Amino acid sequence: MDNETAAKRLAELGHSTRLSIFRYLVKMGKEGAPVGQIQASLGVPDSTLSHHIKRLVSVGLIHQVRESRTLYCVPQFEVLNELIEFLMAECCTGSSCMT
Amino acid sequence: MDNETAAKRLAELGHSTRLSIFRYLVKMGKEGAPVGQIQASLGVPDSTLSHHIKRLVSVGLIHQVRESRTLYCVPQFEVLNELIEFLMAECCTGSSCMT
DNA sequence: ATTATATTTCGATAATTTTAGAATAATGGT
DNA sequence: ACCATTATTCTAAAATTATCGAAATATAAT
Repeated sequence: MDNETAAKRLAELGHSTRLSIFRYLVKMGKEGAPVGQIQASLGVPDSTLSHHIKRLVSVGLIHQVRESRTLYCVPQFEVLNELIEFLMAECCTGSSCMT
Repeated sequence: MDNETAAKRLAELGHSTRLSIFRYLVKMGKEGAPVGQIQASLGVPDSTLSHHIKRLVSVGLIHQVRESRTLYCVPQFEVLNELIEFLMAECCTGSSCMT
């Protein structure tokens, strides 16, 4: 993951509503949750919620899978893990920390 | 860490210049680096750099320690770790992932 | 076909963020 | 005191983001 991509992903997580959405999905696990369930859970207006979900999708932090009328939002754990690793990358390699 | 605080911190990391600054400091380890060294390394104009550093300081991701004329920026690893833990908190507790 | 459910798009306003030049401040060496 | 170094503040314009009601779209059940 490059700096630009990581920054975009972090920026999307850096909004309290979007962070709540993402954390809710993390909590729900690998199957994620339908938009409607997130709506009921967080109480965000439909259009606002849709906007934020779209942004999370746009940077790959979640995927969406349709199952008839229900649209599931699925957290991408692998992307999250890569992001976390990126934050710690090369930690202390430029210093004498480790000695 | 609460949702609001975490979102603010992630938002500060969610900017490519600030992310570069922070990662540079992570690389430099627990002693951090002087503002001037960051400037020389990243090539960001003084005023812009100062602005971004101020924001990182404002959310606790880095601290500053003066040593005569030189102002060291020190990454707060503990805050970073708490932030990362927060992102994974309660992972899958609302699902049957683990069974 | 009609109705119900689920979600998105549009649109307009308000608020915040980003950028960097110029001016200012703080520190220490000579 | 003076000068060089280090870093911050001021300022203002440009760009981006947030919000949500209302209208529109898509899908499936009756």
